[in-house]
Formats: sequence, C-alpha cells, structure tokens
Amino acid sequence: MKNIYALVDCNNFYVSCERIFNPSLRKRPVIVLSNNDGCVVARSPEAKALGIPFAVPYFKIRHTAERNNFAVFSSNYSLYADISSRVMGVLSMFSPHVEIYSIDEAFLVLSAAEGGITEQGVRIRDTVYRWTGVPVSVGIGFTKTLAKAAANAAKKDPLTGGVLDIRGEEERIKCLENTKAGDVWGIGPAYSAKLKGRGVYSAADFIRMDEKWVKRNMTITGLRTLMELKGVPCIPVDEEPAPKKSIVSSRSFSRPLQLLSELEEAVSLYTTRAAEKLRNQKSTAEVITVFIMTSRFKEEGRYCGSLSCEFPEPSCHTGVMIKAALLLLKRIYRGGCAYNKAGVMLSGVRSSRDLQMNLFVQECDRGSPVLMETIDRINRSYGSETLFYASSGIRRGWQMKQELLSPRYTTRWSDIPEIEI
DNA sequence: TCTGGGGTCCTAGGACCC
DNA sequence: TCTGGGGTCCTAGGACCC
Repeated sequence: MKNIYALVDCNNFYVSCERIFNPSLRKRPVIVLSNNDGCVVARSPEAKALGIPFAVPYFKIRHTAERNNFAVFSSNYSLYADISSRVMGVLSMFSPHVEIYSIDEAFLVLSAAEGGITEQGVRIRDTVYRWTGVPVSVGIGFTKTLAKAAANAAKKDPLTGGVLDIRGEEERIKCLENTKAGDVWGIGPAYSAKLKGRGVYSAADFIRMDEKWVKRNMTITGLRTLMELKGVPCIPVDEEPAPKKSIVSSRSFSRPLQLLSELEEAVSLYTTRAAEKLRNQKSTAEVITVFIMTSRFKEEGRYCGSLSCEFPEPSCHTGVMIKAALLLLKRIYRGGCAYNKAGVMLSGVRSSRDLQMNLFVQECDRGSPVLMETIDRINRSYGSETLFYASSGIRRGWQMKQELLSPRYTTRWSDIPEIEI
C-alpha cells in the first residue's frame, strides 16, 4: 500500500509566536528581524500585503514600517523553540511517524483513519490552533515533495482553508500547473534559471522533462525531485534526527571590531557555544576552524581569514578548544581591519563512544570530562552562562543587537504573562 | 549608520595505493 | 607513435534547505 504523507507548516511562524501572548498584534502588520536586528525573517500577512519582501535589510524598509504602525521584534529563539516543541507534541498525536523537518515544519505519515484522510488534515489544523495558538497549513500527497507543494498551495489559496489533499490525479496536476518550478522543494535559484532557459516554468512543465537530461544537469537529487513530483517516493521520512557532522557557531557584531582582545572574547564565546552543541549530541570533534571577516558589503579593506588545526586527540572540552581557537585567531588576525563577523566551526565530528585517544597526550592537556559535565549541569539548572570562561569577556560591548526583544513568556519565570481578572 | 545563521548532499578532480 | 587498470580517500565548489 502507498504511504500517505502530510506536511504541516506553521504560517509565518515567528510572527504567530509573538501573537499568541500579545493579542493586540492581531490584524496589525508584524515583522520579526534576524540576529543583530539585520533582516526581515518573518512577516505577517498584513506586512506582506504592504510589499515587505523576505530577507530585506530592516534599514531599507524602516520608513514603511514606521509609517504603517508595524510591530517590529528581534528574534526570540527561546520563545520560538518552546512553541515549536508544543506544536510538534500535538502532531505526534496524529501519527507515530513524524519527521521534524525544521523549527516550523514536520512531515507525518498518515494511515487511513476514521472519517478519511483529508478530514484528518483538517483535524490537525484545528487541533494545533486550538491547543497552541499557531495557525498551520497542511499539504497531503503520495510523496514528501508533493505534500510540500500541496502545503504551499494551501497557504496561498484561501479557498482551501489551509488544507489541500492532492492524492487525486486531477488535483495533483492542477497543483503542479499552479506551482512555479523554482518553488518546488529541491529546485533553487540556479536550477530554476537553467530550467527557464529550456522553457520550463511550472512544476507541470518540469515533470515532462527528459529524465536523462535532469540527471545529467541536476544530479541524482534533481532526478529524485522529478520522480517525487510524478508520485514515486524517493525521499524517506527520517524520524531520528541524525547527529550533526559539523557544528558552526558564528555571529555578526553589533559594531565593527578592530582590537584583537575583543575578537578573542567573541571567538572564546563562539567556541564555548559550539562545544556545548557538540557535547549535547554526545560527540567529539577532530578539527577546529576559526574565521574572521570584514563586512561583505564594503569593498574597501576587505579581508577574510580562516585557519584550521587538528586537536591532538578528538575533544569536546571547551577549555582545550578555546586554547586552540585563540592560537588560530592570532595567526589570522590583521591589525587595522574592521571586523564585523567571526565564527568557529568544528568538524571531524564523531560519537564520543568510538573515541580514539592519543597515548602521548598528557592528562593535564586532555581536559577533565567531569568539569564539562558539571558546568553543563549547572548551566542547565540555573540558566546558560551561570558559569562561563573568563576569556569570553564580561561586558561584551560587541554582542549582537536585540533591541526589540519580546518577553520569554514561556521559558523565564519573570516573563510569565499576568492576567487581570 | 544599518545587510542572519546553520546545515546537507553531490560531483569532479587530484593524490595515492597496489 | 606507443605510456595499465582499478580502487579509495580527500577536498573544493556548487547546489539545495530552513
């Protein structure tokens, strides 16, 4: 029997999260900004209607926002992550097979239930909204790529009520005719341009293409996309999140930095973050890379330095890593540059279970695992950064801007909303 | 003045080995 | 003029996703 896939996608998720605890935001144009209050990453329908494009730098639309009484927020990730896990919790009641695809999307494998599949989609939409306050769109089809296309169409067309089932041949074709090739999951800007050059504009045009051409020009992944649109499942549902093979921690600064000492603080902090992520997934890393760069948008004095080194043995110890990172930083640092971003990447990531230790590493250079466990435990109970390495600085004047942050309604005691009766 | 962050997969080509 | 064959591993670059 054919599997039935549903994609549940939260509508303008970050904006919806902000609206849950602040009803005055309903009907009002709302936008949420990226880290450092840089770009627009989420827009309410009202903001979209006023022509605010996705990912536009905030300073370019600030006037429009002020003129139209926009509510503007910095990204509040603690809030979004918490709401996301509530939504995913609800979804897991509808299927034993759920793949959490991103913070605001999940694939479900549905099985024939009482009242029919389409109706189940409607029930999912209603239940998520009632229990979490987040509006979602649901797409249903015989492959994940088709479910994605259906969910996108459901979001655009109010007549669907946010739920679209394209298992039927007629519905599938109609949906593909109305979907631009570049909007298909797996076809990005580069392939989209290439396809246009061959007269392929819609997803329906795409499925008529020669499979050999697609394989040659868009690799095996492009061919999979093609087959999936035809209704042949090629992309399995992945329920277990695989451990990351590389871990990056990087941020832009609130202002350009010139001093090595400030960069050292930033690199120490990012290394701490990366090491925490590494330990969270019970892994070690073999290689660390440090990079620093000046603004991408200024030609003058442009510089981008990056350098890697291998640890004497795989490690997940913050202290060991900071030491290595700061040595790398000294070697790539150039005085006189105005740096606007730095980052740390860990690679050669393996499970700590199959750790290959080095016989010649001194115990004192190895770093104590008990120390890391203790720090992690304390930071988990009392808040992150209860304990931190002094090298990451105390005042941190360079840390990113978040001037428009809403309260952490659900994850901080002092921010819990109060209701007057 | 002001422009995000974090990932994955695939392929081609070179190094190296027997 | 002619210059083996087959394999693995690694890396860089390009594509994609949210």
